[in-house]
Amino acid sequence: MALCLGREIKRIFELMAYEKKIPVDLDCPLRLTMSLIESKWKSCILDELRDGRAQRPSEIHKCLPEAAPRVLDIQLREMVEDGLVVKTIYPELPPRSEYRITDLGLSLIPIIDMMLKWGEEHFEVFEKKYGGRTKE
Amino acid sequence: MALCLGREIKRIFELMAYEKKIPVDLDCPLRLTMSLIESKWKSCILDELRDGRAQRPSEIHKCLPEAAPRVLDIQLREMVEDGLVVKTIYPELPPRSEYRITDLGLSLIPIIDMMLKWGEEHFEVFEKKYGGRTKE
DNA sequence: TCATATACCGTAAAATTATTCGGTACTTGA
DNA sequence: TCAAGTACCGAATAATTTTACGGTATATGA
Repeated sequence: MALCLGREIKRIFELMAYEKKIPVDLDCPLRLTMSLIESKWKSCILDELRDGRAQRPSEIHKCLPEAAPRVLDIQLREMVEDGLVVKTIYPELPPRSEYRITDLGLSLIPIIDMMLKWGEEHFEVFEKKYGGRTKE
Repeated sequence: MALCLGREIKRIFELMAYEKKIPVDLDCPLRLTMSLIESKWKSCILDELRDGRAQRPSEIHKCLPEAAPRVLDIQLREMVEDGLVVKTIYPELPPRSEYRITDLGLSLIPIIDMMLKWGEEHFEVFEKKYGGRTKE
């Protein structure tokens, strides 16, 4: 019982620390922007939502099948906190919710576009360079 | 003795896997570009070397004092492998080496610039939003 | 009735990334 | 002689991120 209580207290402190932690990097403007999108799937999520259409979690997952649903869930929650997307929850059963890109999120799309274009232009070079290697 | 050998063999296999592993993400153009610069300090290193001047590791570290020299060392080596920078080693004592941005690295600068600009434009919003929180 | 789908969450493990520390070898300046 | 600087590397640890798995609750269609 005492041990469980200790674990609970530890957990509460972790939660408090988590709540208080700065989720972005305010050290410099470049790091700020990077820290908002550098997680593996965030740039892809922004690209998915770019047309302004609200999408359900399962739709987003269908477009990014390589990402585990739990990861998308977590990264979408962070993006909501950062103000890049908004979430609408419909009190229905079975449950339904939707994510829509915000103006702040849209303002990142030109950057996403440039990265997309750069990647397309240099894809063959890197495929030739690293294509022979195993993925993992 | 047998245990040590086992560990050595494991290490060799790890090294072989490491050598063969694709260091970038070829799943999609966006992920490719991101994977080249998403490590914490790579975008800052590119920004540091943008003027085309060759810089010594210690100079780069002076400009990015928050990054541990070992980390810069590793990330610079990866950037050399990816072709974003080149390294020149002078066979002198005490040792001297220099890193210079390549044309491929320079082609990423417009993206870095947009992120820099975006970060400057939205800095106050995020500082107001998260400024009250502790950093760690 | 049973599988499927929906969104979500907790836990734990795996994988990756970042950091610290100590050591090499040599020079220069105090 | 001793500290400091120079570049670099190995090893271990810390921190973070990503993933897998199982469970909640309810509806639908076979």
